[in-house]
Formats: sequence, C-alpha cells, structure tokens
Amino acid sequence: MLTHLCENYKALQKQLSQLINTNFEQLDPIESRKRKAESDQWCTNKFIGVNNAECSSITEDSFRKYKDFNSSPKVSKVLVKTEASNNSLYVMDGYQWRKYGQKVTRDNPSPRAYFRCSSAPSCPVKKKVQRSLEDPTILVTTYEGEHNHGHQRAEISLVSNQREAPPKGSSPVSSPTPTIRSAACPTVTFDLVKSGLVELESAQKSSIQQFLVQQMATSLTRDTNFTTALATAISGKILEAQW
DNA sequence: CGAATTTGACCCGCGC
DNA sequence: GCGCGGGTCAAATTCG
Repeated sequence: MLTHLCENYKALQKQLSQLINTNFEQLDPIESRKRKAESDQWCTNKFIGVNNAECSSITEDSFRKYKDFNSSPKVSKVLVKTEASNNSLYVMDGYQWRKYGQKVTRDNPSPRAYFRCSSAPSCPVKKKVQRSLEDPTILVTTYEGEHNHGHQRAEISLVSNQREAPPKGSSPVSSPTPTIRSAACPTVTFDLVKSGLVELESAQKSSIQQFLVQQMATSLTRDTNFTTALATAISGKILEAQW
C-alpha cells in the first residue's frame, strides 16, 4: 500500500510540475488583480491537493510565492479527512496543543481554530485548523514554526466531537500495545515510542502478542479511516521533506 | 479547584 | 486616515 501510495504521489507530483511549467509559459503580464488572487489560491489549492481545476493561469508573483511557500520549512499544511458527522477541529498529531482562539474568516464559513503547542512551555509552534471549503470532511491544518522539543509519540488519529475525546492532553495514556477505539470514535493510536514488544520475556507472551499484532493489522487494513489517515500523514511527511 | 476551552474585545497590518 | 479582516488576549465558563 505504501509503495502504491508513493507511486501515486510521484505521478501527481509529475503532473503538478508539468502543469506549472505549462501555465508559467503562458503568463499574461497585465493580468488583473482579481485573477492574480485567484491564481494564488490555485497554487495553494494545488499544493494541498484540493484543486478545483477551474482557474487556469499563474502569475509570476504567485509562482514565486508558491516556490517560497515550498522552500519555507517553517510553514506546512496537512490535510486530515474526517467523518462527515465529525464537526470538531481537533487533529491529533502526537503533540499537545492548547487552543487560544477561534475565528470565522471571510472566505470560509467554517470557523478557524488557533492552537499553540503546549508540549513544551517555550515551544513557538502554532497551528491553525479549518475545514476545507471544497470538502467539509477535510480538516486543513497549517503548522507554523518548528518544535524545539522531541516528538512525544507517533500517533495518527481522527477524533470525533470535542469533550467526547478530550483535547486536553491530546493523547491517551501510553500503553504497550496499539489501541483502536470504537467505531463511534474512530481514533487509531500507534505507540511506536514505548512499544513493549521487545520487552516480552516468555514465548507464550510472544505468541499472544503476535496474535494481537496480526489481529490489529487485519483490523487496520480493513479500516478505511485508518488508511486515509495514514495516507494523509505520510503524504504530509513527504511534502515536508521535499517541498 | 485547577486546567483547558470559549468567545467577545482588542490589536495591528494592509489595502484603498 | 480609515475600515476591514486575521490573529491574539483574557475573563468567563466548563469539565474532570
């Protein structure tokens, strides 16, 4: 699946660069301001993968912006697909976040939530979470800055309504085995940091563990939410590394 | 009761 | 200079 995902990603990346090259050659030097704004939006949409494919040209300015955006390691966008019934703005990414504001913006009727990293007191990282205009089931998360502390745990999850899945603390208490929450709250948690697998002493424990792992793998591969979340996390990391 | 969230007020940059 | 809009602050509220 990972190989397949990477292949698809490469193909899309190729298409993107072809499109940019094509459009950049057709630049109109006296383009109106409105179109300029539209093409900026186009670039952003292209980057995050929610293109509506309606706007067909890019200005030199927007192209530069696009490149600046990609070359900046301090700002990144990640898309998280959620269930249609899930209307919360909480995205679990392994860090602890404290919400400090919410605002309805002009271009998007869904509110934008502002979070600060509270994993470390002096961590400057902030993130903004807002539902995509094109697809309300997609949460667009914008990270600003770099963490000055270690990643607490590797975790991929989709969280339903706030209070049901408490945002405070953001991650459940560590357990030696991965946990899968109920379908009503489809959070999938991987504790890769504190995996207890290597610490098992007896053969019996080992076989039970193996069975649990197999069960888990089967459940996960059947879970479309998990595969979506995994794809999102991996593509996000690839984009972070390459753009 | 402490900690986290909510939400209206305020600040500030930008465009006109 | 003014108004608009995004971002932040902080008091009130909520929850465990």
